Amino acid sequence: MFSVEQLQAFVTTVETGSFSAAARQLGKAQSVVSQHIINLEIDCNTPLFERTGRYPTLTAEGKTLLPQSIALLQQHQRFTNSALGLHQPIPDDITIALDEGIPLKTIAKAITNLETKYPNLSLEFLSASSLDIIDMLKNERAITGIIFSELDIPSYLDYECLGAIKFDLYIAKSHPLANQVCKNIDNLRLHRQLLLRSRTTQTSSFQFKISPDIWYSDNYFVLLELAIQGYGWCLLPSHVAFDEVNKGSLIKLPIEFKEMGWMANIDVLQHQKHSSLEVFRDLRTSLRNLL
Amino acid sequence: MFSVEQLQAFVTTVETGSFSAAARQLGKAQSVVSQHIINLEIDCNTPLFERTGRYPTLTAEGKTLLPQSIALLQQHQRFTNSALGLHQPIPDDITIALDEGIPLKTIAKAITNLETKYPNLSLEFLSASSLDIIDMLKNERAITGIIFSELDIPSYLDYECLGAIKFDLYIAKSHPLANQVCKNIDNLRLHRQLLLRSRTTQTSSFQFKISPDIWYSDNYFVLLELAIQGYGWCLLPSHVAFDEVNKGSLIKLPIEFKEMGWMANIDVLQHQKHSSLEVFRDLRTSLRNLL
DNA sequence: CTAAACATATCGTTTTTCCAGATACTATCT
DNA sequence: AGATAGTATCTGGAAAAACGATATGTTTAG
Repeated sequence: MFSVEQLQAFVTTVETGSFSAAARQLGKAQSVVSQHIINLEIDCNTPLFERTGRYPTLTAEGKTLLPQSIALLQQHQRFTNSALGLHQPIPDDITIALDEGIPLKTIAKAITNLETKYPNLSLEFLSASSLDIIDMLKNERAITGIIFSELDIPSYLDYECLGAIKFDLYIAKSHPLANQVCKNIDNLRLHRQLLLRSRTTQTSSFQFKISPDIWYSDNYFVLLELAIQGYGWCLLPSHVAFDEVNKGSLIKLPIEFKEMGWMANIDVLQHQKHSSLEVFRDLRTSLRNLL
Repeated sequence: MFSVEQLQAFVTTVETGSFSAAARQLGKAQSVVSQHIINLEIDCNTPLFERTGRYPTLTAEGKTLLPQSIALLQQHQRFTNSALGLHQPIPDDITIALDEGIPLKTIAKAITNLETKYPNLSLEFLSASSLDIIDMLKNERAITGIIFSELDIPSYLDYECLGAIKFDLYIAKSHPLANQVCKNIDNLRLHRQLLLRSRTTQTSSFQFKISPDIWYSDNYFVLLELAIQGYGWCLLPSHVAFDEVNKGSLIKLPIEFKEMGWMANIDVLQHQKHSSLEVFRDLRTSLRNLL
């Protein structure tokens, strides 16, 4: 029966590159890590590392078992976090961090459902980029985050999908593209694109670069303003553009290549410590019912 | 740091109802289980059981942590099975067990892709009910199973969804229902339904009882025959009814209440021991591409 | 080519943990 | 009240974990 410590030694060794480094990181003696790996190899009845060179390298079997080990350790961490959360006091003020592209109005509706059950609850809303939100959850500046699905979410955060919202192409009325129906994506390449990019220069997975000529901003409303002033075309959540379309300063570009029906998934994020608290389960349920 | 043994003691206690019974099942002394639970409670900083009565009962905290523990143990089992599978020889004959309602023709097509990569592979196909298939996977009579998604699959089996197939209503031409368009489900209630039920009397989750008058069979082709002879209406996979519809002995009943667009998901099942073998990964990929 | 720097495996010793059995105590049923 | 089944605690002995020291191997740089 292999133990959690063995798996930890295994995974840390892969991460750090050597038994010694793993031992340093885990705060144990080098011989301990060495023994753990050897025992794990005995249990699995197969070598996990190739020990020819100076640094151990994974064998094929090791590569197969690595993801399993990581999954097991993550589950372990999850258990620890749940146990930690058991005696957390029920919060009476909750901070929700929202990605800037997410419609606050819709979210706010979900809250009214909560009010009847938790009358003393006080709420705070923060707007930020997805990466900043993950940071806020880490250092507990916020307790719940709502973001567009990003690929790498830290393992101590639980997430669930709430649904999807639609993105459309918007453009100023005066823009040359506004008078034609866009038959294919190549039309778009001929004009400047306005694109979202967070402060850390990491573009979101669903923000495609289409045109070779791109201006960036880290904020949807800046993009909106640039589009209004005719600096280019832009992919925006419909609720962001709604008012300006009504005013007539912006128009939605009809597209014929519908295979890119730009939809973005929205996730709700929560530290595992807080995931099982009833307030948050209720909050997530209301959110899911809305979208 | 809590150990796998502690969690095993915890979960087994919940399953068996007492520390003593858990100890018997795990083949340990009673004091060992008792200590494991106590240590786990110390680690989690909360009591997991109420010890007033004769038998321990879960506290609220225990109820929260139970599913986490089960998940961790299942992941542990999964790891063990993967490790076991590492030195399994690459099989040169593969037995695939199919649910009777699943189109063999389609499945067979997937195999031709494999033949080029594994020319020496010999295949065997068995037809059985979903429950029997799970049994065959357990005692290794079959190595891969393809069934309609059932709710409870044993934890040592890996499963993935391949897709869905459509079910339609079929009926003999001479049957009174055949001359009318079915406006709502109540029409169906007035006539006998022919329904699939496995030998163990457990109906599948997607086999709805609609009519109060039902005849059962454990085999789609018996149902088909009964329907042909006019004994009632029947929900069948379209490929089962196809030939008889062409011959004119059976007709597809048009329905207007489309909200029950009877679709059944199809899963491929595999013992975790074999999941990571390349042949099976390839097999599953081909299957998924077909549906 | 050699020495320095860094890694790993193994050994002996100490410390800790684990396990089983004995025992005392408690709840439940008859 | 007694029989039965269950739990917590204590014990000694066995097992295992951790550590530090050491021998040995690999890589890099002079």
